[in-house]
Amino acid sequence: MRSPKFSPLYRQIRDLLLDSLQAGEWRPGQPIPSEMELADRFHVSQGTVRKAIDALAADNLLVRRQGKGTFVATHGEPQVRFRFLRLTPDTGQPAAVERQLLDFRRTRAGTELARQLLIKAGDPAVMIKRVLIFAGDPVVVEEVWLPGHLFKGLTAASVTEHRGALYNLFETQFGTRMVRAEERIKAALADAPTAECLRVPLSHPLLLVERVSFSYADQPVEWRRGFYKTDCHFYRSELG
Amino acid sequence: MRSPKFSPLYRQIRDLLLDSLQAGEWRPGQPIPSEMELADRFHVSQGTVRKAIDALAADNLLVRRQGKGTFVATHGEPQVRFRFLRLTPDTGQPAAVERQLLDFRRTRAGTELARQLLIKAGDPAVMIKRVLIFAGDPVVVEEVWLPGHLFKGLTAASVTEHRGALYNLFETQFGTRMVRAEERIKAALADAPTAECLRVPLSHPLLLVERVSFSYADQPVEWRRGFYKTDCHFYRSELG
DNA sequence: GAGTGGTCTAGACCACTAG
DNA sequence: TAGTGGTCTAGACCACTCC
Repeated sequence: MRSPKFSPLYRQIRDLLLDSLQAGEWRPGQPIPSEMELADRFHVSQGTVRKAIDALAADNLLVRRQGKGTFVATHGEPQVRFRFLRLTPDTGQPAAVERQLLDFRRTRAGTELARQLLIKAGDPAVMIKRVLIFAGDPVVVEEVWLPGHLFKGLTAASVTEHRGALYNLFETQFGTRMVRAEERIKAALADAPTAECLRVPLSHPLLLVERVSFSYADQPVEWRRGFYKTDCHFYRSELG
Repeated sequence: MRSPKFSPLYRQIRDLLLDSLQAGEWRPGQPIPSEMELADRFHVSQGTVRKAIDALAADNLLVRRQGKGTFVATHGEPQVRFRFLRLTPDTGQPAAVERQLLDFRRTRAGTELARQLLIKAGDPAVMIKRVLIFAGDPVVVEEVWLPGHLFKGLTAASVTEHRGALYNLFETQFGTRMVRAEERIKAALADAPTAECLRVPLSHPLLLVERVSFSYADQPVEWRRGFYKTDCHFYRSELG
Protein backbone atom coordinates (compact mmCIF):
# COMPACT_ATOMS: atom_id res chain seq x y z
CA MET A 1 0.00 0.00 0.00
CA ARG A 2 3.06 2.27 0.09
CA SER A 3 3.31 4.62 -2.84
CA PRO A 4 6.43 5.41 -4.87
CA LYS A 5 6.41 9.03 -3.67
CA PHE A 6 8.26 9.50 -0.40
CA SER A 7 5.35 11.00 1.42
CA PRO A 8 3.00 9.47 3.97
CA LEU A 9 -0.28 8.21 2.61
CA TYR A 10 -2.39 10.68 4.56
CA ARG A 11 -0.46 13.56 3.01
CA GLN A 12 -1.02 12.20 -0.49
CA ILE A 13 -4.73 11.88 0.28
CA ARG A 14 -4.71 15.46 1.62
CA ASP A 15 -3.16 16.65 -1.64
CA LEU A 16 -5.77 14.78 -3.67
CA LEU A 17 -8.53 16.41 -1.63
CA LEU A 18 -6.81 19.77 -2.13
CA ASP A 19 -6.84 19.16 -5.89
CA SER A 20 -10.56 18.48 -5.78
CA LEU A 21 -11.15 21.64 -3.77
CA GLN A 22 -9.08 23.70 -6.18
CA ALA A 23 -10.88 22.18 -9.17
CA GLY A 24 -14.18 23.12 -7.59
CA GLU A 25 -15.44 19.53 -7.36
CA TRP A 26 -17.13 20.55 -4.10
CA ARG A 27 -18.38 24.12 -3.71
CA PRO A 28 -17.98 26.25 -0.58
CA GLY A 29 -20.63 25.35 1.98
CA GLN A 30 -21.29 21.96 0.38
CA PRO A 31 -20.46 18.62 2.04
CA ILE A 32 -17.64 16.46 0.77
CA PRO A 33 -18.12 12.66 0.64
CA SER A 34 -18.12 10.80 3.93
CA GLU A 35 -14.90 9.43 5.36
CA MET A 36 -15.91 5.87 4.46
CA GLU A 37 -16.70 6.83 0.87
CA LEU A 38 -13.35 8.57 0.50
CA ALA A 39 -11.57 5.60 2.09
CA ASP A 40 -13.14 3.34 -0.56
CA ARG A 41 -12.33 5.76 -3.36
CA PHE A 42 -8.66 6.03 -2.40
CA HIS A 43 -8.29 2.43 -1.20
CA VAL A 44 -7.04 3.38 2.25
CA SER A 45 -8.48 2.97 5.71
CA GLN A 46 -10.92 5.43 7.22
CA GLY A 47 -8.29 6.47 9.77
CA THR A 48 -5.95 7.60 7.02
CA VAL A 49 -8.66 9.68 5.33
CA ARG A 50 -9.39 11.09 8.75
CA LYS A 51 -5.82 12.31 9.20
CA ALA A 52 -5.93 13.97 5.78
CA ILE A 53 -9.18 15.75 6.62
CA ASP A 54 -7.77 16.73 10.02
CA ALA A 55 -4.94 18.57 8.29
CA LEU A 56 -7.30 20.44 5.98
CA ALA A 57 -9.65 21.28 8.85
CA ALA A 58 -6.69 22.64 10.85
CA ASP A 59 -6.00 25.00 7.93
CA ASN A 60 -9.65 26.09 7.90
CA LEU A 61 -10.26 24.65 4.45
CA LEU A 62 -12.83 22.14 5.70
CA VAL A 63 -15.27 22.24 8.59
CA ARG A 64 -16.36 19.09 10.42
CA ARG A 65 -19.88 18.81 11.80
CA GLN A 66 -20.49 15.74 13.89
CA GLY A 67 -23.44 13.71 12.72
CA LYS A 68 -23.81 15.74 9.52
CA GLY A 69 -20.62 15.54 7.53
CA THR A 70 -17.55 17.51 6.50
CA PHE A 71 -18.12 20.74 4.58
CA VAL A 72 -16.06 23.08 2.44
CA ALA A 73 -15.37 26.15 4.56
CA THR A 74 -16.93 29.41 3.44
CA HIS A 75 -16.60 33.12 4.17
CA GLY A 76 -20.34 33.23 4.77
CA GLU A 77 -20.11 32.34 8.45
CA PRO A 78 -19.72 35.52 10.52
CA GLN A 79 -16.91 34.19 12.74
CA VAL A 80 -14.68 33.76 9.70
CA ARG A 81 -14.79 37.49 9.00
CA PHE A 82 -12.92 38.31 12.18
CA ARG A 83 -10.08 36.12 11.01
CA PHE A 84 -9.47 38.51 8.11
CA LEU A 85 -10.63 41.84 9.57
CA ARG A 86 -8.33 42.35 12.53
CA LEU A 87 -9.63 45.74 13.55
CA THR A 88 -11.50 45.72 16.86
CA PRO A 89 -13.23 48.61 18.65
CA ASP A 90 -11.59 49.73 21.90
CA THR A 91 -14.89 48.99 23.61
CA GLY A 92 -14.67 45.38 22.53
CA GLN A 93 -18.10 45.14 20.96
CA PRO A 94 -17.76 44.82 17.18
CA ALA A 95 -20.25 47.05 15.39
CA ALA A 96 -21.89 46.42 12.04
CA VAL A 97 -19.74 47.49 9.11
CA GLU A 98 -20.98 49.58 6.21
CA ARG A 99 -19.09 49.61 2.91
CA GLN A 100 -19.01 52.57 0.57
CA LEU A 101 -17.58 52.19 -2.92
CA LEU A 102 -15.39 55.12 -3.97
CA ASP A 103 -14.02 53.85 -7.24
CA PHE A 104 -14.12 50.82 -9.50
CA ARG A 105 -11.80 50.52 -12.43
CA ARG A 106 -10.66 47.96 -14.96
CA THR A 107 -7.06 48.64 -15.79
CA ARG A 108 -3.75 46.88 -16.34
CA ALA A 109 -1.27 45.57 -13.83
CA GLY A 110 1.82 47.63 -13.13
CA THR A 111 5.13 45.97 -12.35
CA GLU A 112 4.56 46.06 -8.59
CA LEU A 113 1.11 44.46 -8.78
CA ALA A 114 2.34 41.94 -11.33
CA ARG A 115 5.10 40.94 -8.95
CA GLN A 116 2.70 40.50 -6.03
CA LEU A 117 0.13 38.45 -7.95
CA LEU A 118 2.61 36.51 -10.10
CA ILE A 119 1.10 37.80 -13.33
CA LYS A 120 2.62 39.81 -16.16
CA ALA A 121 2.80 43.58 -16.20
CA GLY A 122 0.09 44.81 -18.55
CA ASP A 123 -2.29 41.94 -17.75
CA PRO A 124 -5.87 43.00 -17.03
CA ALA A 125 -6.55 44.01 -13.43
CA VAL A 126 -9.44 45.30 -11.36
CA MET A 127 -9.15 48.04 -8.77
CA ILE A 128 -11.76 48.61 -6.08
CA LYS A 129 -11.46 51.58 -3.76
CA ARG A 130 -13.76 51.77 -0.80
CA VAL A 131 -14.34 53.00 2.73
CA LEU A 132 -15.34 50.81 5.68
CA ILE A 133 -17.61 52.60 8.13
CA PHE A 134 -18.09 51.32 11.68
CA ALA A 135 -21.12 52.75 13.48
CA GLY A 136 -21.13 55.81 11.26
CA ASP A 137 -17.39 56.37 11.64
CA PRO A 138 -15.16 55.94 8.56
CA VAL A 139 -12.24 53.84 9.83
CA VAL A 140 -10.67 52.18 6.81
CA VAL A 141 -9.99 53.38 3.29
CA GLU A 142 -8.46 50.80 1.02
CA GLU A 143 -7.69 49.76 -2.52
CA VAL A 144 -8.26 46.16 -3.57
CA TRP A 145 -6.46 44.88 -6.65
CA LEU A 146 -7.46 41.67 -8.43
CA PRO A 147 -6.24 39.81 -11.51
CA GLY A 148 -8.79 40.58 -14.25
CA HIS A 149 -8.90 37.12 -15.76
CA LEU A 150 -10.29 35.58 -12.56
CA PHE A 151 -13.01 38.20 -12.12
CA LYS A 152 -14.38 38.76 -15.60
CA GLY A 153 -17.98 39.59 -14.71
CA LEU A 154 -17.15 41.81 -11.72
CA THR A 155 -18.74 45.26 -11.93
CA ALA A 156 -19.18 48.27 -9.69
CA ALA A 157 -22.86 47.37 -9.41
CA SER A 158 -22.18 43.82 -8.22
CA VAL A 159 -19.83 45.17 -5.54
CA THR A 160 -22.29 47.83 -4.42
CA GLU A 161 -25.27 45.50 -4.34
CA HIS A 162 -23.48 42.72 -2.50
CA ARG A 163 -24.24 42.45 1.20
CA GLY A 164 -21.39 41.05 3.26
CA ALA A 165 -17.67 40.63 2.86
CA LEU A 166 -15.97 40.92 -0.52
CA TYR A 167 -14.52 37.43 0.00
CA ASN A 168 -18.07 36.11 0.19
CA LEU A 169 -18.83 37.68 -3.19
CA PHE A 170 -15.62 36.30 -4.66
CA GLU A 171 -16.31 32.73 -3.64
CA THR A 172 -20.00 32.64 -4.54
CA GLN A 173 -19.78 34.48 -7.85
CA PHE A 174 -16.29 33.66 -9.08
CA GLY A 175 -15.34 30.42 -7.35
CA THR A 176 -12.21 32.00 -5.88
CA ARG A 177 -11.88 31.31 -2.18
CA MET A 178 -9.34 33.25 -0.10
CA VAL A 179 -7.65 30.76 2.20
CA ARG A 180 -4.99 32.80 3.96
CA ALA A 181 -3.27 36.17 3.77
CA GLU A 182 -0.12 37.97 4.82
CA GLU A 183 -0.19 41.55 6.05
CA ARG A 184 2.58 44.09 6.41
CA ILE A 185 1.92 46.99 8.74
CA LYS A 186 3.64 50.33 8.96
CA ALA A 187 2.86 53.63 10.61
CA ALA A 188 1.98 56.50 8.28
CA LEU A 189 0.61 60.03 8.21
CA ALA A 190 -2.66 60.92 6.51
CA ASP A 191 -2.29 62.70 3.17
CA ALA A 192 -4.98 65.12 2.00
CA PRO A 193 -7.40 62.71 0.23
CA THR A 194 -7.04 60.05 2.91
CA ALA A 195 -7.58 62.59 5.68
CA GLU A 196 -10.77 63.74 4.00
CA CYS A 197 -12.04 60.16 3.59
CA LEU A 198 -11.46 59.29 7.22
CA ARG A 199 -12.43 62.73 8.59
CA VAL A 200 -9.13 63.32 10.35
CA PRO A 201 -6.70 66.25 10.19
CA LEU A 202 -3.80 66.20 7.77
CA SER A 203 -0.81 64.23 9.10
CA HIS A 204 -2.97 62.25 11.49
CA PRO A 205 -1.26 58.96 12.42
CA LEU A 206 -2.68 55.91 10.63
CA LEU A 207 -1.81 52.30 10.09
CA LEU A 208 -0.72 51.43 6.58
CA VAL A 209 -1.74 47.82 5.97
CA GLU A 210 -0.72 45.88 2.87
CA ARG A 211 -2.20 42.44 2.26
CA VAL A 212 -1.58 39.63 -0.18
CA SER A 213 -4.31 36.98 -0.12
CA PHE A 214 -3.84 33.43 -1.30
CA SER A 215 -6.26 30.87 -2.68
CA TYR A 216 -5.73 27.11 -2.71
CA ALA A 217 -2.19 25.96 -3.44
CA ASP A 218 -0.83 29.31 -2.23
CA GLN A 219 -1.84 31.12 -5.39
CA PRO A 220 -1.81 34.90 -4.75
CA VAL A 221 -5.07 36.36 -6.02
CA GLU A 222 -5.54 39.69 -4.27
CA TRP A 223 -3.48 42.65 -3.21
CA ARG A 224 -4.77 45.29 -0.79
CA ARG A 225 -3.43 48.53 0.55
CA GLY A 226 -5.39 50.36 3.21
CA PHE A 227 -5.17 53.08 5.82
CA TYR A 228 -6.67 52.27 9.21
CA LYS A 229 -7.75 54.95 11.67
CA THR A 230 -6.88 53.67 15.15
CA ASP A 231 -8.37 56.43 17.29
CA CYS A 232 -11.14 54.14 18.57
CA HIS A 233 -10.00 50.79 17.15
CA PHE A 234 -6.92 48.64 17.35
CA TYR A 235 -5.32 45.99 15.16
CA ARG A 236 -5.44 42.62 16.88
CA SER A 237 -2.55 40.18 16.54
CA GLU A 238 -2.10 36.84 18.23
CA LEU A 239 1.37 35.41 18.79
CA GLY A 240 1.90 31.77 19.60
CA MET B 1 -12.01 3.22 30.71
CA ARG B 2 -14.36 6.20 30.37
CA SER B 3 -13.94 8.76 33.08
CA PRO B 4 -16.74 10.52 34.97
CA LYS B 5 -15.77 13.87 33.44
CA PHE B 6 -17.49 14.51 30.13
CA SER B 7 -14.30 15.00 28.21
CA PRO B 8 -12.50 12.66 25.84
CA LEU B 9 -9.66 10.71 27.35
CA TYR B 10 -7.00 12.31 25.19
CA ARG B 11 -8.04 15.74 26.43
CA GLN B 12 -7.82 14.61 30.05
CA ILE B 13 -4.35 13.26 29.35
CA ARG B 14 -3.43 16.55 27.68
CA ASP B 15 -4.57 18.42 30.79
CA LEU B 16 -2.53 16.13 33.02
CA LEU B 17 0.54 16.75 30.86
CA LEU B 18 -0.21 20.47 31.02
CA ASP B 19 -0.29 20.26 34.82
CA SER B 20 3.11 18.59 34.83
CA LEU B 21 4.49 21.28 32.53
CA GLN B 22 3.08 24.03 34.72
CA ALA B 23 4.43 22.36 37.86
CA GLY B 24 7.86 22.25 36.24
CA GLU B 25 8.10 18.45 36.37
CA TRP B 26 9.95 18.67 33.04
CA ARG B 27 12.08 21.73 32.33
CA PRO B 28 12.26 23.59 29.01
CA GLY B 29 14.51 21.76 26.57
CA GLN B 30 14.28 18.49 28.49
CA PRO B 31 12.58 15.34 27.14
CA ILE B 32 9.29 14.14 28.58
CA PRO B 33 8.75 10.38 29.08
CA SER B 34 8.21 8.28 25.97
CA GLU B 35 4.72 7.68 24.64
CA MET B 36 4.76 4.10 25.90
CA GLU B 37 5.81 5.16 29.39
CA LEU B 38 3.06 7.75 29.55
CA ALA B 39 0.54 5.23 28.24
CA ASP B 40 1.47 2.90 31.09
CA ARG B 41 1.37 5.69 33.64
CA PHE B 42 -2.09 6.85 32.63
CA HIS B 43 -3.45 3.38 31.77
CA VAL B 44 -4.42 4.29 28.23
CA SER B 45 -3.20 3.19 24.84
CA GLN B 46 -0.22 4.75 23.13
CA GLY B 47 -2.51 6.21 20.47
CA THR B 48 -4.41 8.19 23.07
CA VAL B 49 -1.22 9.60 24.59
CA ARG B 50 -0.21 10.43 21.05
CA LYS B 51 -3.32 12.53 20.45
CA ALA B 52 -2.72 14.41 23.70
CA ILE B 53 0.87 15.16 22.73
CA ASP B 54 -0.27 16.16 19.23
CA ALA B 55 -2.48 18.83 20.75
CA LEU B 56 0.33 20.22 22.90
CA ALA B 57 2.76 20.13 19.98
CA ALA B 58 0.25 22.03 17.84
CA ASP B 59 0.25 24.75 20.50
CA ASN B 60 4.06 24.83 20.49
CA LEU B 61 4.33 23.61 24.07
CA LEU B 62 6.11 20.40 23.08
CA VAL B 63 8.44 19.55 20.22
CA ARG B 64 8.63 16.08 18.72
CA ARG B 65 11.93 14.75 17.41
CA GLN B 66 11.69 11.44 15.63
CA GLY B 67 14.00 8.81 17.02
CA LYS B 68 14.94 10.98 20.01
CA GLY B 69 11.83 11.81 21.97
CA THR B 70 9.43 14.62 22.79
CA PHE B 71 10.84 17.76 24.39
CA VAL B 72 9.52 20.75 26.27
CA ALA B 73 9.62 23.68 23.88
CA THR B 74 12.01 26.51 24.68
CA HIS B 75 12.67 30.09 23.63
CA GLY B 76 16.30 29.15 23.06
CA GLU B 77 15.80 28.00 19.47
CA PRO B 78 16.21 30.96 17.11
CA GLN B 79 13.13 30.24 15.00
CA VAL B 80 10.90 30.68 18.04
CA ARG B 81 12.01 34.30 18.40
CA PHE B 82 10.41 35.30 15.13
CA ARG B 83 7.10 34.06 16.44
CA PHE B 84 7.19 36.77 19.10
CA LEU B 85 9.16 39.50 17.37
CA ARG B 86 7.04 40.33 14.34
CA LEU B 87 9.21 43.13 13.03
CA THR B 88 10.96 42.30 9.76
CA PRO B 89 13.39 44.44 7.72
CA ASP B 90 12.06 45.64 4.35
CA THR B 91 15.01 43.89 2.78
CA GLY B 92 13.83 40.58 4.17
CA GLN B 93 17.09 39.56 5.81
CA PRO B 94 16.70 39.72 9.59
CA ALA B 95 19.72 41.33 11.22
CA ALA B 96 21.19 40.62 14.62
CA VAL B 97 19.46 42.49 17.42
CA GLU B 98 21.25 44.44 20.12
CA ARG B 99 19.50 45.29 23.39
CA GLN B 100 20.24 48.39 25.44
CA LEU B 101 18.80 48.72 28.91
CA LEU B 102 17.50 52.23 29.67
CA ASP B 103 15.88 51.71 33.02
CA PHE B 104 15.19 48.98 35.56
CA ARG B 105 12.90 49.59 38.48
CA ARG B 106 11.14 47.67 41.21
CA THR B 107 7.87 49.37 41.93
CA ARG B 108 4.20 48.62 42.60
CA ALA B 109 1.42 47.80 40.20
CA GLY B 110 -1.00 50.54 39.26
CA THR B 111 -4.64 49.78 38.60
CA GLU B 112 -4.10 49.35 34.86
CA LEU B 113 -1.19 46.91 35.23
CA ALA B 114 -3.03 45.06 38.00
CA ARG B 115 -6.00 44.61 35.68
CA GLN B 116 -3.83 43.27 32.85
CA LEU B 117 -1.87 40.79 34.99
CA LEU B 118 -4.79 39.79 37.25
CA ILE B 119 -2.93 40.93 40.37
CA LYS B 120 -3.83 43.54 43.00
CA ALA B 121 -2.99 47.22 42.69
CA GLY B 122 -0.01 47.87 44.94
CA ASP B 123 1.49 44.42 44.46
CA PRO B 124 5.22 44.38 43.67
CA ALA B 125 6.10 44.85 40.01
CA VAL B 126 9.23 45.11 37.86
CA MET B 127 9.63 47.58 35.03
CA ILE B 128 12.27 47.17 32.33
CA LYS B 129 12.75 49.88 29.75
CA ARG B 130 14.99 49.16 26.81
CA VAL B 131 15.82 49.83 23.19
CA LEU B 132 16.17 47.21 20.47
CA ILE B 133 18.81 48.07 17.89
CA PHE B 134 18.89 46.38 14.49
CA ALA B 135 22.14 46.74 12.59
CA GLY B 136 23.00 49.89 14.51
CA ASP B 137 19.56 51.41 14.03
CA PRO B 138 17.33 51.90 17.12
CA VAL B 139 13.95 50.54 16.00
CA VAL B 140 12.01 49.65 19.15
CA VAL B 141 11.75 51.33 22.53
CA GLU B 142 9.59 49.48 25.01
CA GLU B 143 8.62 49.03 28.62
CA VAL B 144 8.21 45.53 30.02
CA TRP B 145 6.17 45.08 33.18
CA LEU B 146 6.30 41.90 35.27
CA PRO B 147 4.66 40.73 38.49
CA GLY B 148 7.35 41.04 41.18
CA HIS B 149 6.56 37.82 43.01
CA LEU B 150 7.45 35.68 39.99
CA PHE B 151 10.78 37.43 39.33
CA LYS B 152 12.28 37.92 42.77
CA GLY B 153 15.96 37.68 41.84
CA LEU B 154 15.71 39.73 38.66
CA THR B 155 18.18 42.62 38.55
CA ALA B 156 19.37 45.19 36.04
CA ALA B 157 22.68 43.33 35.91
CA SER B 158 21.05 40.00 35.04
CA VAL B 159 19.11 41.66 32.22
CA THR B 160 22.18 43.45 30.89
CA GLU B 161 24.44 40.42 31.07
CA HIS B 162 21.95 38.06 29.46
CA ARG B 163 22.57 37.25 25.82
CA GLY B 164 19.42 36.48 23.88
CA ALA B 165 15.71 37.11 24.24
CA LEU B 166 14.22 38.14 27.57
CA TYR B 167 11.89 35.14 27.34
CA ASN B 168 14.93 32.92 27.32
CA LEU B 169 16.13 34.53 30.56
CA PHE B 170 12.67 34.21 32.11
CA GLU B 171 12.38 30.49 31.42
CA THR B 172 15.93 29.52 32.36
CA GLN B 173 16.26 31.65 35.50
CA PHE B 174 12.69 31.92 36.76
CA GLY B 175 10.88 28.91 35.33
CA THR B 176 8.27 31.11 33.67
CA ARG B 177 7.71 30.20 30.05
CA MET B 178 5.75 32.54 27.78
CA VAL B 179 3.45 30.39 25.68
CA ARG B 180 1.40 32.88 23.72
CA ALA B 181 0.66 36.59 23.58
CA GLU B 182 -1.92 39.05 22.33
CA GLU B 183 -0.91 42.35 20.77
CA ARG B 184 -2.91 45.49 20.13
CA ILE B 185 -1.52 47.87 17.56
CA LYS B 186 -2.28 51.52 16.99
CA ALA B 187 -0.67 54.33 15.05
CA ALA B 188 0.99 57.06 17.13
CA LEU B 189 3.26 60.08 16.88
CA ALA B 190 6.66 60.24 18.53
CA ASP B 191 6.82 62.33 21.68
CA ALA B 192 10.09 64.04 22.66
CA PRO B 193 11.79 61.26 24.67
CA THR B 194 10.70 58.54 22.25
CA ALA B 195 11.85 60.57 19.26
CA GLU B 196 15.24 60.97 20.86
CA CYS B 197 15.53 57.25 21.63
CA LEU B 198 14.69 56.22 18.09
CA ARG B 199 16.51 59.11 16.42
CA VAL B 200 13.48 60.41 14.56
CA PRO B 201 11.93 63.88 14.43
CA LEU B 202 9.16 64.86 16.79
CA SER B 203 5.72 63.63 15.61
CA HIS B 204 7.25 60.95 13.45
CA PRO B 205 4.69 58.15 12.81
CA LEU B 206 5.29 55.02 14.90
CA LEU B 207 3.48 51.84 15.75
CA LEU B 208 2.26 51.63 19.31
CA VAL B 209 2.27 47.95 20.27
CA GLU B 210 0.80 46.67 23.53
CA ARG B 211 1.30 43.05 24.47
CA VAL B 212 -0.01 40.73 27.16
CA SER B 213 1.92 37.46 27.38
CA PHE B 214 0.53 34.29 28.89
CA SER B 215 2.20 31.34 30.54
CA TYR B 216 0.69 27.86 30.88
CA ALA B 217 -3.03 27.77 31.68
CA ASP B 218 -3.48 31.22 30.14
CA GLN B 219 -1.97 32.99 33.12
CA PRO B 220 -1.01 36.58 32.15
CA VAL B 221 2.55 37.22 33.33
CA GLU B 222 3.87 40.12 31.28
CA TRP B 223 2.66 43.40 29.92
CA ARG B 224 4.59 45.36 27.28
CA ARG B 225 4.16 48.71 25.64
CA GLY B 226 6.49 49.66 22.84
CA PHE B 227 6.99 52.10 19.99
CA TYR B 228 8.17 50.61 16.70
CA LYS B 229 9.90 52.65 14.02
CA THR B 230 8.67 51.33 10.66
CA ASP B 231 10.82 53.36 8.30
CA CYS B 232 12.86 50.32 7.28
CA HIS B 233 10.88 47.54 8.98
CA PHE B 234 7.32 46.28 8.93
CA TYR B 235 5.11 44.39 11.34
CA ARG B 236 4.29 40.97 9.95
CA SER B 237 0.86 39.41 10.47
CA GLU B 238 -0.49 36.17 9.11
CA LEU B 239 -4.22 35.67 8.62
CA GLY B 240 -5.72 32.28 8.12
C1' DG C 1 20.17 -3.75 17.94
C1' DA C 2 17.26 -1.16 21.04
C1' DG C 3 14.42 2.69 21.72
C1' DT C 4 12.03 6.56 20.00
C1' DG C 5 8.43 8.83 17.31
C1' DG C 6 5.57 8.17 12.67
C1' DT C 7 2.28 5.64 9.82
C1' DC C 8 -1.40 2.51 8.77
C1' DT C 9 -4.88 -0.76 9.60
C1' DA C 10 -9.20 -3.06 11.43
C1' DG C 11 -12.63 -3.07 14.47
C1' DA C 12 -15.40 -1.61 18.31
C1' DC C 13 -18.16 1.65 20.36
C1' DC C 14 -19.92 6.60 21.42
C1' DA C 15 -22.25 11.13 20.19
C1' DC C 16 -24.84 13.67 17.22
C1' DT C 17 -28.23 14.54 13.34
C1' DA C 18 -31.92 13.63 10.54
C1' DG C 19 -35.90 11.27 8.57
C1' DT D 1 -33.06 3.66 12.64
C1' DA D 2 -29.40 4.73 9.65
C1' DG D 3 -25.57 7.53 8.65
C1' DT D 4 -22.18 10.74 10.00
C1' DG D 5 -18.08 12.20 12.53
C1' DG D 6 -15.44 11.27 17.25
C1' DT D 7 -12.92 8.27 20.39
C1' DC D 8 -10.18 4.35 21.77
C1' DT D 9 -7.75 0.20 21.30
C1' DA D 10 -4.25 -3.34 19.76
C1' DG D 11 -1.00 -4.56 16.77
C1' DA D 12 2.07 -4.26 12.87
C1' DC D 13 5.56 -2.09 10.54
C1' DC D 14 8.55 2.08 9.04
C1' DA D 15 12.04 5.92 9.83
C1' DC D 16 15.27 7.89 12.60
C1' DT D 17 18.86 8.25 16.35
C1' DC D 18 22.26 6.51 19.20
C1' DC D 19 25.24 3.11 21.04
